[in-house]
Amino acid sequence: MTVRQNGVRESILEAAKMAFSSKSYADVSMEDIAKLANVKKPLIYYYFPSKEELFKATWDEAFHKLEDKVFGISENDNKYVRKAKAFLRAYIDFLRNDRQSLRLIEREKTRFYSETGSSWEHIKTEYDGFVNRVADVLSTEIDTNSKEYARAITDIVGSSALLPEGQMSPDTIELIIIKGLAK
Amino acid sequence: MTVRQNGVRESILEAAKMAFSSKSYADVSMEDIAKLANVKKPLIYYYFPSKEELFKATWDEAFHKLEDKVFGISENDNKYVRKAKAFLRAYIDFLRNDRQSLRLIEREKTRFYSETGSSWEHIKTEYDGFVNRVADVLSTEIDTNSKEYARAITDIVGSSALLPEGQMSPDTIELIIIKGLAK
DNA sequence: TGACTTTGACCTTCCAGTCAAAAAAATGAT
DNA sequence: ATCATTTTTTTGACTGGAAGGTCAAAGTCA
Repeated sequence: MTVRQNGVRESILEAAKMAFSSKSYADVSMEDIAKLANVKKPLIYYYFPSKEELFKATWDEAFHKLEDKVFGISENDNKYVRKAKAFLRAYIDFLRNDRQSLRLIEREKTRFYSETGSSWEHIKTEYDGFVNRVADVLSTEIDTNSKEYARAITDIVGSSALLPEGQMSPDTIELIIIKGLAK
Repeated sequence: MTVRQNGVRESILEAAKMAFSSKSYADVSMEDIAKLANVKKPLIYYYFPSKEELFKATWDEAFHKLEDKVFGISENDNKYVRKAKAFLRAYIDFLRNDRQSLRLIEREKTRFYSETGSSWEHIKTEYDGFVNRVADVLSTEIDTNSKEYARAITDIVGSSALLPEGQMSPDTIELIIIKGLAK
């Protein structure tokens, strides 16, 4: 029965995302991922050349989804506070719907920053680019050093992803952040 | 030469703290720690029964320093905002002076929350206790669910510890947080 | 001499990654 | 359609290395 002509690759990515978002990179074994994906380990190597590359692919997917969501804010939202709020709402909305992705991003971003070797440059550049774009959005009317401010905001909101599910509601987070920006 | 009659145990703890604050638990090997402490690996096992116990000892030390600092706030500081501000200043002060400890705490707290087995209960209980005490401090005049609020605050401030040094100044963080509480 | 401290050599387990061979799909000739 | 052939997908069995942990012997100090 041709139930699915089935993206095996996709189900591996899905399993990897699940694994990497609940444990850290080193704590996840290829065996774990294989089990989650209902697949034998060597098959993973058929689709991805290494654990590192699988991780990057996983991270990339999660990250691009986040970017799309956050920068989907309409450009004619010009007032600073409104922009910031819209940005945060998008972020929080993402958190609400894809907590797994955000968790993965937040957990691992500090790791690859300490990673050396040009193979990680791409991912670092991408993350920096994200922060810079946030800075652009916020810099319209803000006086403070907007780059630092942008990082602060992404980190503040991002930190919520690390909380165990159910310990703090997205609403509470939203309340706190928005309050912080409303001045 | 008896240069130091030297707490070997202490220098191992010191090395462990350095290692665990720059890499995650699984990424740090006993060999790494041994090298940092200028000691051979088996000696570590003379002072600590296992990697896990060494980690816990390290974490405990970092954590207790943080607690001491944060709860050193004078009790007769009664007004909510002043209390909160004092609390945050203590936290930030700690961050400024012992970024390593805070980084370790922030990096690993999510890990041991997913750890099972009663051997981790102690450390979980301790961290929960910390959050509860923060809640107590804040609950004097605040209406919101103070437990959640406390966790939010510790997480918001804590997230700053994960930033690579020099990317965002403690002052910037302070500004943002205080602004968030000043309402 | 005897207690404490330190170490080299070794064991075991776990895990990323390989490989050759089996299983399934696709292709194509009759 | 049917079966042989080739290509793609999947797996069992294995390897090499890294890392946690052990232990008996060596060094140190009283």
